[in-house]
Amino acid sequence: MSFENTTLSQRISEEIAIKISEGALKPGDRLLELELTKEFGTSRAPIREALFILEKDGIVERVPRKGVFVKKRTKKELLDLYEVVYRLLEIALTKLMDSRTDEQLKKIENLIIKMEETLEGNKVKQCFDLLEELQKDFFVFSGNTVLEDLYMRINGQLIPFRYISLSYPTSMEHSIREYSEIMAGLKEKDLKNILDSLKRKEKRALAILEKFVDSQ
Amino acid sequence: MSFENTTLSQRISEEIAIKISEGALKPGDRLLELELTKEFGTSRAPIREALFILEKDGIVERVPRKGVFVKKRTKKELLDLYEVVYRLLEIALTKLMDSRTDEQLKKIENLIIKMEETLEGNKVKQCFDLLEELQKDFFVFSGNTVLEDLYMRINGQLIPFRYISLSYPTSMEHSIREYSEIMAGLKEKDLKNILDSLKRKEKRALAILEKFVDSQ
DNA sequence: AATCAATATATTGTCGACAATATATTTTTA
DNA sequence: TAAAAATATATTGTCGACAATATATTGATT
Repeated sequence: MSFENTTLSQRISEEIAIKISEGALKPGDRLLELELTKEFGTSRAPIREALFILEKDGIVERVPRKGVFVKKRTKKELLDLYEVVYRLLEIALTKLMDSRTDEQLKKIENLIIKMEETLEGNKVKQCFDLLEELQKDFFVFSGNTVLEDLYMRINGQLIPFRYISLSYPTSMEHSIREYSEIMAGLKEKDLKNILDSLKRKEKRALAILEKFVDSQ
Repeated sequence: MSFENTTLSQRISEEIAIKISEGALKPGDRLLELELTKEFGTSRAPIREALFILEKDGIVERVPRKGVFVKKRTKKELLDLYEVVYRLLEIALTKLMDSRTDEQLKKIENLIIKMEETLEGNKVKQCFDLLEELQKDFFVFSGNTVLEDLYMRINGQLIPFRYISLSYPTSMEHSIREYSEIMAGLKEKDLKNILDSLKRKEKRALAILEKFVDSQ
């Protein structure tokens, strides 16, 4: 039971993360070590370490002597999470505008085109993944790895709530348009345009979140 | 060997973190599990978990099958770290300016006064701790717990480099002055003033960092 | 019947040992 | 002697078992 350069704990944590992102495990659900040992056919040691990794990623919450649970978020916390994501995006895009290379713009442009294609083909999940890649690229290209890590962390915490976005597929059209605008702004180094588009996107995201949470 | 509501792993991780912040363990140093078991008189299990906690806090880096090391940072990464801290401060202060209460201002004012006292008494370390408390309060008072967590995380990553700041005690005078300016800006809701003071503080911090890293 | 205490069960926390891997040392070979 | 191979040692990764704690169940008391 050992191959590649990853450790058992890492692989287990990734599998659990996927389950959570797919909604098989929902916020508040408990993660029982014994159950997981049976599921993965290992002892508890790597399971426990996998849970620590997931805790590091902010997906899961450990209550000492009580157990580990998929992290629950109040409405306020979700709003806070979104607010931070958009503030970080502002930072990344501001930096990116100054430093962007032609290759980077090309890569972003291609992603947008691909997104349009997947959306026409009704491949919502795929489109969403591209959208996440695009957003990640903003941070990768920003050139500040600490900022990138921070974004990955925050975005990781939204994994248990992916289905919110996925259940509003019409919003993706808007997202694509807004990203196109941002792309144009990057090209022309028009910061005001970039930030305005981003603000619109944020407002729409918050509106969806409101609608979703109220219907809970 | 069990009391309080904390777990062994947590307490061990805190003790190790203190050692790192005191410089007893320096960036790049390896953390050997066996050594730590002897030091803390436990088995390896809680040690390993303590190391996972420290990894979560970004203080320590785990290389699979190689070991765990106090996180090393390149000059670029330190600059990135500082940049992010200041961008986060901008966000927190912008929010705080709108929402601040009189009690909050009072608390901040008191901290500044205490800082001045400790500095006169040449209690550099104590002054630095107050400075950190003040900075943390900016985020606590911002009302966005996600932002607060993010700051704590980033600031935690600077723990192995605390001695940089501590070895430039004259800089604290400047810091206190700049915080006073920020305080005034918060009182009068003068965002431009706040951000300008912050920018000055950032420039000074970067200059010190440059000087420090070059002398390495 | 409801509340509390006592007991039983389930679950997490810790332990010591072995397995797998990486590092250091010695031996072999050219 | 230098490089490569073989061996030995050190270290991390995983395991199964026991200890401590939390939760659920049962029984006692009113």
